[in-house]
Amino acid sequence: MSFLTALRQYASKADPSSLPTSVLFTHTANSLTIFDAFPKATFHFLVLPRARPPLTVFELASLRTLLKGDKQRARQTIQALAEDAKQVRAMIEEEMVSRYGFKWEVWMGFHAVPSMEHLHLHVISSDLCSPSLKTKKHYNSFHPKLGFFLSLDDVLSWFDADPTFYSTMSVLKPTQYEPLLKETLSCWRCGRDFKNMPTLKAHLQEEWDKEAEREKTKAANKKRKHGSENSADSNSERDEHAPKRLQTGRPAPADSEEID
DNA sequence: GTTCTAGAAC
DNA sequence: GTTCTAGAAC
Repeated sequence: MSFLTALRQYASKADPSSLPTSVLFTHTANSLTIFDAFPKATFHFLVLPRARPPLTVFELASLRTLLKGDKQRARQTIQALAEDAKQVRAMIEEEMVSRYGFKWEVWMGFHAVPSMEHLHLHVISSDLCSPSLKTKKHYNSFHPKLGFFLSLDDVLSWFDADPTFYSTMSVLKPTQYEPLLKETLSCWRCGRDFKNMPTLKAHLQEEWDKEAEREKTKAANKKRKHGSENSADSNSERDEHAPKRLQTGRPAPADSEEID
């Protein structure tokens, strides 16, 4: 199966539960959520609107095609995606707490210029620490301040803005956004610039480690203040048992080939 | 989207 | 000499 149409195939399934468990995370009447095949952070999912009447695969091809069509239908489609994405985010946060002892930001948004067909909302943890995050393009496509990653809330706000603003933003012209992917690598947290990916990745890991330290200390202090000292050491590794399948290290594909 | 690899950067 | 990027092929 070609990567170009894989998402569309998933979204067109009458019964999403027939998809391999290595692909499908959850589904609702309106959406299905899949594991990103090449997660760019510890947690990374794609929420796809299902192609069900009156929605067609054509208008769901991308954010651009959806916004070009009927405005109210576009708004409802994205609002429905948002509802389901919030549920996914809640599950991620539960897993963050149970597995890491604290929770951190989860971003929800669209790439201004997608590389796969069929609208997909990224739900991704802000650590951006992952072996699959390899190139400048990968990193810049999720940088929350660069402009290529369009946050869900921003996109929803377009519907309530001046109609001319909505029209302008809806164009989503590739030539306007693609140059952003080539911009200098800079840390989204501290703004520091980096010459190459290996040094940026080492820095992102350090930033996340620092955040983990801060958050765990905060949690420990809160516990002390409230006088309950009985719980387990929050710094301990708790890796062993069955990483819940929600985690990025998802189960091996059940059948031979992974579908991209 | 990824993989592969030539040649740029160090 | 090694590391890293970026363009072609898929």
